[in-house]
Amino acid sequence: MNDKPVTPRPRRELSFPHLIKWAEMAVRGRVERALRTVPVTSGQLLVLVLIDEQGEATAAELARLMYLTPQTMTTLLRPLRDQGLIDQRTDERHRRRLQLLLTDVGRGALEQARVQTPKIEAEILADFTDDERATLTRLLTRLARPPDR
Amino acid sequence: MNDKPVTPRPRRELSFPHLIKWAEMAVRGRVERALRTVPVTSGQLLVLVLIDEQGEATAAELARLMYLTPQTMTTLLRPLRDQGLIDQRTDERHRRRLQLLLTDVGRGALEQARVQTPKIEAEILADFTDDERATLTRLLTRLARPPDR
DNA sequence: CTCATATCAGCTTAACTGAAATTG
DNA sequence: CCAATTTCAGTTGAGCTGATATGA
Repeated sequence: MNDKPVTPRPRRELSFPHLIKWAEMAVRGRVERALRTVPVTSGQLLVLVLIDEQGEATAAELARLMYLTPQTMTTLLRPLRDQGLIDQRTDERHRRRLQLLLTDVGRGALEQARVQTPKIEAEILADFTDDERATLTRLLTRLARPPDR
Repeated sequence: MNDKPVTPRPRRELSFPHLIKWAEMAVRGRVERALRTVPVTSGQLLVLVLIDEQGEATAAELARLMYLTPQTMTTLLRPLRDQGLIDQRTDERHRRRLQLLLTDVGRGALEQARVQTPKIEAEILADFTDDERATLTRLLTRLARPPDR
C-alpha cells in the first residue's frame, strides 16, 4: 500500500550563484514596493549610496565598483541627472573625468530611503538572530566589495 | 596644520538590501561570461533548477517561488519552451493547470551548466574558508526559500 | 459568482555590443 | 599612436500593469 510516496526528492543543494540570485529576488520585490515613494529604482539607489560613500566618483569608477560596463553606467546615471539627484564637475587635473556628487535633493532622497530601511530589514530578517545578521552582513560585504585596486 | 585631512569617510555600513544586490551583481557578470555556451540566461537557469528540484511545477507555483508575477513568469518560460528545454502536460485533476517539466534537452543544458559551476564558485569564494562557505549557503537558503505554504 | 491559472499587449529599465569624440 | 573616459545608437531581456479567457 502507498505505492506512490510523496516523491521525496533529494533536494540537492543549490549552487552559489543561484542562491544569491534567488535571495536577491526575494528581497527585491519587497524593497521596490516599500520605496515606491522614493523616485529611484533599487539599482539607481545603489549608485547613490556608493557615490555618497565615496564622496565623489567618476562614472568609470562606479562601473568598476558595480561590475558593469561604462555604457550601462551611463544609462543608470541619466535619470539621476535628469531628476537633479546628482551633479558633476570636471576634474581639473584630468579634464576628461567628470566627478559626480550628490546634490541636496539627492541626499534627501537617500535619507528618505534610509528612513524606510529598518522596517524592511526587520521583515526580511525576522527569523535571524543578531549574530546571524552580523555574520551575513560581514560575508556579503566581502563578496560584494571589489578588492582594493 | 593639516587642515584638510583625507576626509576619512566613516564608510557607514550598507543596508541589507543593497548588500545583497551588490553581491549578486558581483557574481552575475562572471557567471554569464562563463556560461555563454549554455543557451540560457541566469534567470532562465534558475527556473530550470527549480523545476528540476520540484520534479514538475506550474507557472504559478514557480512565480510564487521566485517572487515574480505570473506574467513575468510567462516571459521567462517562453524562450525555454521555444528551445525545447521544457515541456508541459495538463494536470487532469485541474485542467487549467499546466505541469511543466524538463525535457532531455533541458536536463542536458542543466548538466552542462552544473559542470562549470565548481570552477566559478572557486573563483568567487577564493577568500572564504569551508566553514564560511557553509554558513553563507545556509543563511542565503533561509533568505531565499519562501516559508512552506 | 468568485478565485486561480495562463497568456496577450504594451511599457519601462537595465544590461549588452559597437562606434565615436575627447583628454593625457 | 595609444589608453582611459564619456556618451550615442541599437538591441535584448526582465520586470511591471491591465485585460481576457478558461476551469474548478
